[in-house]
Amino acid sequence: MAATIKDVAALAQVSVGTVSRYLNGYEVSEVNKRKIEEAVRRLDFKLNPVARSLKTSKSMTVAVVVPALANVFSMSIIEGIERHLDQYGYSVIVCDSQSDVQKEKAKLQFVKDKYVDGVVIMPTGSDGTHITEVLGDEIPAVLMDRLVENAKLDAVLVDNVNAVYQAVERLITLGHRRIGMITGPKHIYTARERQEGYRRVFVDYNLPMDESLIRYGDYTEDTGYKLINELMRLECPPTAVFVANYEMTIGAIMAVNEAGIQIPDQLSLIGFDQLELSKIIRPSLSVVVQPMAEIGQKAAEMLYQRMRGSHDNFPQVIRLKANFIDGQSIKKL
Amino acid sequence: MAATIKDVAALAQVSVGTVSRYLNGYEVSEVNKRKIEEAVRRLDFKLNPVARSLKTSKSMTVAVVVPALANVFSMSIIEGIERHLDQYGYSVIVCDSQSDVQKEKAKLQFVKDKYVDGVVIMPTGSDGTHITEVLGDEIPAVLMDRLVENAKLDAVLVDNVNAVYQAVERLITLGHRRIGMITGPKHIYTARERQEGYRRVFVDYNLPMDESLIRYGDYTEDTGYKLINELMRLECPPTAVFVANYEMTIGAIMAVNEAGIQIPDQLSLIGFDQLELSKIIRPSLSVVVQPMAEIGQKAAEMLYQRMRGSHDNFPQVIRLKANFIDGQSIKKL
DNA sequence: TTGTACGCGTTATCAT
DNA sequence: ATGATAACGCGTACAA
Repeated sequence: MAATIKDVAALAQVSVGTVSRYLNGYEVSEVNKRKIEEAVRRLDFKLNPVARSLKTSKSMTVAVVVPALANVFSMSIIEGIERHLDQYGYSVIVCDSQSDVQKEKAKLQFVKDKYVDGVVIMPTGSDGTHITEVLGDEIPAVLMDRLVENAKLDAVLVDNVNAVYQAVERLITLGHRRIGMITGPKHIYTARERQEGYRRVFVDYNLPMDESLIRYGDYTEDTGYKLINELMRLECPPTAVFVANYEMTIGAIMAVNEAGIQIPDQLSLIGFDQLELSKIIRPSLSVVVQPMAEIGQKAAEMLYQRMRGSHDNFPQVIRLKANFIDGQSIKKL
Repeated sequence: MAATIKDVAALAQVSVGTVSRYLNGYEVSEVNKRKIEEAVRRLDFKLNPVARSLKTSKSMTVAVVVPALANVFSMSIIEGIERHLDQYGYSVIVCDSQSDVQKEKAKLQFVKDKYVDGVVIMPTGSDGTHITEVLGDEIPAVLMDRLVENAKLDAVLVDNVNAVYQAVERLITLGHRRIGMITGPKHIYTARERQEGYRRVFVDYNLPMDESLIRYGDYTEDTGYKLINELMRLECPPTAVFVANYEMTIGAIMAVNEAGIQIPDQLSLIGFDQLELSKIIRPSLSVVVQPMAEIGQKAAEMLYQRMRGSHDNFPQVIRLKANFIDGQSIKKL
C-alpha cells in the first residue's frame, strides 16, 4: 500500500541507492535531489522505520522502567523524559515492574528484544546484577532515583541525605529532640540515604539518637498510617515526626486526623514530595520536594549522549538538590 | 551476534521453515520439535520482533496520547492500559500532546509512521477531524474520557451527567438552593456533560437555576482558586459549591483555606477525582471519583479486539459509572 | 556521484 | 509435515 523507496526511485528515475543516500543526508547531485523530492512529495513517501531498524539495529525508541506508573513521581519523571527525547525523534515506551525484581528483569528482556536504543530505569531492588546481565553493555541504561549494587551505570539521583538533613536540622534548631522518623525498607537505596541524613544531624549536633523513634515502613500509605500511630502511642512520644516518602505521608496525615492530634501543637510534622500537599492541607505542611521533572530531563539527556556513542566519564552520577519547603506544620518548642 | 532462526535450523538439522512454524505454534513432528527446542535452548535463541514486524506489518506496540502525562488521571489510565496489554505482549508508548491540537496531530502522525498497531487517545479538543485524517481506518483508535465531533470512533467514557447529578442532588436534598458550580471550558466534552448533570437536577426538582452561580474555568488550579473567590464575594454567595475537576478542586481548597472559610459551616464543598483528597483533608471532602484504572482497562480491551480484526458494533461507546463519595464537607441546611 | 546487488531475520507460498 | 525460496523495505559495500 504505502510507497516504498523503490517506488520513489522508479518515479524519480534514479536508483534506490541514491534515494536512500539522499534520505540519510548524504551528498546527491542537485538534479537528482530535486527529482527525489518531487517523487517523495507526490507519493507521500515515508521511510519504513521497521525495515530501517532491521538494518541498523536501532529503533529510535527508549524504554522507561519504573516500579509503578500510577504515582506522581514516576509520571513527572516520564513526562520530563518524553518531552526531552521528543525533540530528537525518539519515542518512549513505559514499563511497570510492579516493584517486582523478576518482572523488572522480564521487562528489560522484553524491551531489549524489541531493540530499544536505551533504557532509563528506576530499579526496584538494591541489586542490579540482572540489569547488566540482560542489557549487556551494548545498550545504554541510566538509573534514576536509586543506585544499585553490582552494576556500573550512569545515574541521576537526588541528594536525599542533605534534603533530610535540612528538614531534621530545622526541627532541631526549633528545639525538638525527640524526633521520630518513618522511613522505607532498609534495602532501598533512597530509604538508607534518607535515614543517613537523619542520623547525621544528630551526630553533627552531638545529640543522642533514640533508635526506637525510627520506624521502617515499606513506602506505602498503610505503613505510614500504622507507624505514626505506633510512635504516638509510645510512653514518651516524639514531639516531631519526619515522614520519608509521599505515600507514607498520606497515611500519616490520615492517622493524625483520625486521632485528632493537633498539628503543630501536639506534633510537628514534615512530609515528603508533592508540593500540592503543603498547599491544600491546613495547617500547610512542611515538605521535602524533589525536582522530578529535572530528574527526567537529566536522565534523558545522559541517555541521549550515551546513545550517540559518548563514553565520557562513565559511569557518571548526577545528584540533584531537593528543596525543603517550610510550612506551618512545625512549631518552636 | 544473537542467534537467528537460521542458526537454530542448522543446529537442529531442519529447515528454517520448520523452525518458524514450530515457533508460531503450528504442528511439527515430535522429533523435530525436540531437536528445535534443544537448539533454541543451547543458542539462547529469541525471535527478532523487528524482522517479524517487517513481514507481518505489525509492531506489537500501541500508543497512548494524552493532553498531559503528569496527572493522576492520565497515569492511572496508562497504568491500566499497560497492565492489560502486557499480557498480550504489547508495549505502550506514551505521547504528551500538551493540550495542543497541532501537537496532538503531530504525535499521531509520528506514531503512525512508527507502525503502531493501535492508539488510544484522550483528545484535547472537541473536534476529531485530524484523528481520522491521520490514522485513516487501517489503524484502530479508541477515545477515552472525551468524545469528539467529526470522527466515528470507539470510546470509553464516564457517565459525567449522572455523577454530577448525584452530587448536586445530594446538596438539594440537604436543603441547598444556591449551589455554585465551577466547571471547565464549554468546548470540552466532559465539562459540557458535567454542566448538564447540574442543570438536570434543577429541572427535575423544578427549581430555578441561577446562571450567575456557574463559572467556567479551564480545568487548572489557578481558575479553581480564582472562581471560588468570585463566587464567595457575591452579594449573595452560594451555600454550596461543586467543583468539576481535580486541579480546580485543589485551587478551590487553597482559596477556602486562605480565606478562612469554614467547611462545611460556611460553605459546603464537593470536589472531583482522586479519593486521596477526601482522606487527608479535614473535614473529609465529598468527591466524585472516576474509575480511572477501569477506563484504561476497558480502552485497552476494546483496542485489543479491534486490533484482532473485530468490527462488532462499531463505533462502540462504553460509559462507566463514577462514584459519589460522601465526606463531611457538606452540611444540612 | 551513481547503480547494482546482497543481506538484515522473519513469514508464507509452493512443491514434495 | 517438511524444505527451498521469494518476499518485506531498507542500508551499504562494491564497482563503475
